[in-house]
Amino acid sequence: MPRPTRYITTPIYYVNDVPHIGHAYTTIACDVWARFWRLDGAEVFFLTGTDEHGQKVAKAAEASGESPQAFTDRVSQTFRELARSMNIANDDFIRTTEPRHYRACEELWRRIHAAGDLYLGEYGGWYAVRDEAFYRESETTLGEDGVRRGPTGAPVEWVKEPSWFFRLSAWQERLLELYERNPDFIQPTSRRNEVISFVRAGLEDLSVSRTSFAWGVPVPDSPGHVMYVWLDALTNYLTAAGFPDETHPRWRFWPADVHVVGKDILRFHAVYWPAFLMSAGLPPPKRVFAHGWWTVEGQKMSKSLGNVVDPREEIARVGLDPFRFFLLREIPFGQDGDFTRRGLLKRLNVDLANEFGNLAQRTLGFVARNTGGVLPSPDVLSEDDRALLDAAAGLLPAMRIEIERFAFHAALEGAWQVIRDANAYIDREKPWALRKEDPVRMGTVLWVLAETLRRLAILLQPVMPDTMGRLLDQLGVGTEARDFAALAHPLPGGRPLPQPEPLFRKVEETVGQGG
RNA sequence: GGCGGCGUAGCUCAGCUGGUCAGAGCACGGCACUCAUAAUGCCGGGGUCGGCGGUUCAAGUCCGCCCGCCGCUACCA
Repeated sequence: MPRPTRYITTPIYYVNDVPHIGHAYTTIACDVWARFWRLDGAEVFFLTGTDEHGQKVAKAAEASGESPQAFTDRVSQTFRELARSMNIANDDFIRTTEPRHYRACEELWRRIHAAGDLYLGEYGGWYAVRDEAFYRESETTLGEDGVRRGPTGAPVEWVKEPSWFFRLSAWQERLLELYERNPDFIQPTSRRNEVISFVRAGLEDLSVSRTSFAWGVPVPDSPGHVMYVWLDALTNYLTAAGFPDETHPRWRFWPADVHVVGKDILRFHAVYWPAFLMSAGLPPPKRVFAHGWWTVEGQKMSKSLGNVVDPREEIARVGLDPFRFFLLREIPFGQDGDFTRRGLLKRLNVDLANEFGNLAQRTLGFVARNTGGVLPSPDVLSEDDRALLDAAAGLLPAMRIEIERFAFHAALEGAWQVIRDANAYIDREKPWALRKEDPVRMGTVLWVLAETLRRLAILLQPVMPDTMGRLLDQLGVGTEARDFAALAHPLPGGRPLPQPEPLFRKVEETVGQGG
């Protein structure tokens, strides 16, 4: 049986942004999804990268006295390092300034052009010279003096430039059909409804080139034009799959299984992108999932409030795995959530250190001190034993469903149900009392606990790769026996186990701790 | 304004096609235990399921109205 292929993407991050918790969130979620299916035997292609074109980038480069290329080289590296610091197991890192991306954009353009969906026109907008920015008509006001002004009070004038347009208006019905035939194309459902109502309201053609700046992919056979934002940026997903080389080893991953995006860029992925692709005769992605935003301590995250959460600081404070766990456990992936230091510490201290870490410690510590460090073999299993083992065994099928729908919080809640079961089990079975009364029974209880820990550790590797690796080390599980297929083979008894060490270190809440 | 959604225990929320659906976690209180990172386990608390009015043998669960929130309503990634 051939291994199934799965392709997942993060958005490419705009190099003009400073890395914050939102980037971390998206990337970590994709990483967990990718790792999960890899462990389950799939061949996964996981892509992330940076978006490096546009006027803003050109200006930022100028402001820092660098060439655009040098500037983007530098900032792109920051995102690469962030991914590394979060233990992200991406298979590729795409940059929109790479030659392979230029080739892909040019070819996609040509195909859309050949399909008759591109035409040359004029793009106009209210431009404020003082602000160097375009405004929507709704953002401007016509003063009593007859002067139209932008939101900053700067006078605006109607400016036109030649531009290529994509005939988006022609795709309205076919997009609605796509949504109709693929109910899961846009998730969560609430977002799907928003997109559908947006499309139903009518689509305007889309300006897809600019002549006012040059930092972009040149439009083929149209001197002076560079491709504008989305046609350039979205195409990265195709580029990394080898497009337009359909003999490329990665081309079999297309269409992508899922593009994971923030809710702010959902429309571009769920409307423009499938239209571009269908126009070019390419299959659209199977799914677009829009996740929510984090507020911080109840407030919107913003530079002006100075409350932007730098993931690197949080990781330094609590450790990487607890940080990854918190982001996915705290709120359903499609919803907004509030990031609080208190909540983070609580998840670390209670869920991880007390409930899980301590379960491992009391089990393995007991083995170390009472059985000469050798994991006992099980004797006859009682009903109580079986109940716990069955609960742990039920986790894999349940988690497959939850992870596939990005319900990380539910997947983790399920695992914690088993952890709580195990804590109740050990209290009920009292191996410390069995030590003298019934050593054989004690051995069985310890084995059942160790086997439960093994299952938990294997299944939680995607969320906490390092820590679960350490737990598996402590259980004497070799690196070759850590994928989901290994769940079918119970832990052999009679093995010496290494000296156990605590999995998580608690961090005490300090009074008046700010950001 | 238009379209969509939400309002269930102090907090965060589950409750699909109407009849053990009045629940979970946290917080709080009591008890037990002491193998363990003073960790864990057990028990408990009664909230008019936003308001009013309908449909029905039966409504958080359907319909109407009202009140209060929120999201989307295109060229910034």
